[in-house]
Amino acid sequence: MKTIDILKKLRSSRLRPTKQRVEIAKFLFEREKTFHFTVESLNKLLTKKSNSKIALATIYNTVHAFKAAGHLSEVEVRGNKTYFDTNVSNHHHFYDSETSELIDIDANDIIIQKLPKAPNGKKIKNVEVFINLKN
Amino acid sequence: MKTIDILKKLRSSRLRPTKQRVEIAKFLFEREKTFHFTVESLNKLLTKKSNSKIALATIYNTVHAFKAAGHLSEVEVRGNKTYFDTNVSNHHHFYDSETSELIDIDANDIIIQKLPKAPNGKKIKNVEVFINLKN
DNA sequence: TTTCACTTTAGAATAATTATAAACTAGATT
DNA sequence: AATCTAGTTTATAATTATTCTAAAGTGAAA
Repeated sequence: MKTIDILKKLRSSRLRPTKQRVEIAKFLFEREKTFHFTVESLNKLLTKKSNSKIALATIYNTVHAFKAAGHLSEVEVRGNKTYFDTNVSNHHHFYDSETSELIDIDANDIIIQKLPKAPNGKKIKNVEVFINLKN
Repeated sequence: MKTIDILKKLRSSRLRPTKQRVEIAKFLFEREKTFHFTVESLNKLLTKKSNSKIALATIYNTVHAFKAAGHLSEVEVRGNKTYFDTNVSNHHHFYDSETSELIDIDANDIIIQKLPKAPNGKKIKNVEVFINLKN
């Protein structure tokens, strides 16, 4: 994703393209593959990459703002880790607890034949399939 | 589940049936339906029920010991809540974020027709389906 | 360029969980 | 039954993840 598109992405979601947001957005979205990270890991990677330190609170704010705008999705796994995913399309996940690694699964690679009805008065918002791995 | 069975359950998993463990186990397992709870909610319920206060750390220890012994399973949902489930059979969940309520889905009520292959060198440990609800 | 609502920031506050170390106890040993 | 000991509980401290606060900074509209 190009810098100009990053700026568009921010503006289109009413997020002022501040220095910090642009830096974080470039880091997250200027890549081919989808990227999974925690706030902690993102903070470390950003610190390593550039010499300008972004406050941890800003990283929290920004990641949540991106999530609210639909630019990131959130995935939770065993052990209280919260990952964010630059892939916001409908998809599923492998989780390798040995390496704490999340791997995307395309929505088309899982077909569910039978699904229960939602409880009375409720509707199904979405279905997440989580495949835990072992060696 | 009867008290004598609770004692058996504890002994069979090499957990000494201390006063606290028996009290917690009776509270959790002497019921018909499966029960979902967080450590916090369990603590409140136990405090309300009996007048003998069990230390919060003991509740953490005990719940994790029960989980390690296979008497409880753990379910994580959006928003960093960790629920425990007295139903340890293979099953799935509805999650109602309006009410923060978890509802069990029998394993037979979901049939998955197509599943991706596990990444190289890995095997599938288990598949969890999580159905998020809306109104 | 001035203005102001939105942002960032450092640090404090909060919440959930785990660690610590002393006191306690179930159950084996005597 | 009294003694012993590894396992357990407890209060409290420590840790970790996240959010709050309020002051300083800044994009962009006028």
